[in-house]
Amino acid sequence: MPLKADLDAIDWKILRELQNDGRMTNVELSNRVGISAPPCLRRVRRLEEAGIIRGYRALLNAPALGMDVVAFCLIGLHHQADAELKSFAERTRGWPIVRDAWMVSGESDFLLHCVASDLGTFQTFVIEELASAPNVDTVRTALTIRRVKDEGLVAFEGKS
Amino acid sequence: MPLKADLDAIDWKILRELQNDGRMTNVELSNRVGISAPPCLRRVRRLEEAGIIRGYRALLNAPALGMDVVAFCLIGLHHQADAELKSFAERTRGWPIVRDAWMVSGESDFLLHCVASDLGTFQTFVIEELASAPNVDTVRTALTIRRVKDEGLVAFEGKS
DNA sequence: AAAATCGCGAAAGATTCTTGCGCGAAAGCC
DNA sequence: GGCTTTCGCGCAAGAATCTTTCGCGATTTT
Repeated sequence: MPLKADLDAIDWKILRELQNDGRMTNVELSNRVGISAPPCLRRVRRLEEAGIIRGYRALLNAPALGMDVVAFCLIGLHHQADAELKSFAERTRGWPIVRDAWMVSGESDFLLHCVASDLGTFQTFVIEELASAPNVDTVRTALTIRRVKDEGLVAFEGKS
Repeated sequence: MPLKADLDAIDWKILRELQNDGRMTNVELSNRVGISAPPCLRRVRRLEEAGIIRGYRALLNAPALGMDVVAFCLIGLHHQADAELKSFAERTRGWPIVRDAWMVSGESDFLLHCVASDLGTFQTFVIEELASAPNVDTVRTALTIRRVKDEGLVAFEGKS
């Protein structure tokens, strides 16, 4: 499994291009990174198999689909033993409103990225599901007003 | 431009499939949603042009690329006039460490999703860039321990 | 009931994907 | 130094896919 050190400048270019447009054809990609199509495809496959490319995703426009509420919730638990952290983590996977979830350190124990169709649905979720889940101590919510920046997970400063 | 009401069950299936695998071929996609390839491609194009599909992205494995620190920062500003919110929003776009940013309501004004190669880099960023940026009042950070859930932005409960 | 609208699916040509193979450059070894 | 091995690129060809065109049937409109 190739590590970071095995990636050359062309690999970084490939990652940057696919992070910007994951549906680009291999021919187009090969032109952009400056090699021909076959070795380009081989590099992409290698990056996928190495787990460096975790997958591909269409980015959806939540408001256009009737999802008007995007919010983040910071959750503090009463007890932070390993079993209890795992238990809460598992619970987040059963909540469709929760789209991503992170275990964090700091003032809270979990950060949840939530999407709901309307404020009522979200509030009901917070009160009846989240805050009343076992072991939940504090729930702080931040409703999003608008997205201000939206790049991929990884930056490519000076990697080309 | 089609609105939510114009989407039928097949469109929802297409969105779900492409959110799970944005690089699926159109033939594969058409098989999964139960129509032939040409109308399937037309539907995808329509969803793209309508802005319902905002784009496609390869998901990268940050730790494998030497990005060991993922954190969230909650920022409170001194003054929340429109010009000052816009000014800070613009500033986030110049910070490569900040990958996504949201303007939020609640205890804080902005939430930043940050990725850095190591803790030192991140701390330097927080102290020398973030906390010392104009108009910044409070900075609360939450270092992520691990990702617990990672779905797309939109859920499809009962939409198929 | 006739006409218009709409989306599906078959067919075909263009493009792309994918594999196998030969070549040249760089690294390792005697 | 010179030989061998290794590695990745790019050409070429067959398979698969993409994309457009066109006719059909179903639903809606008039």
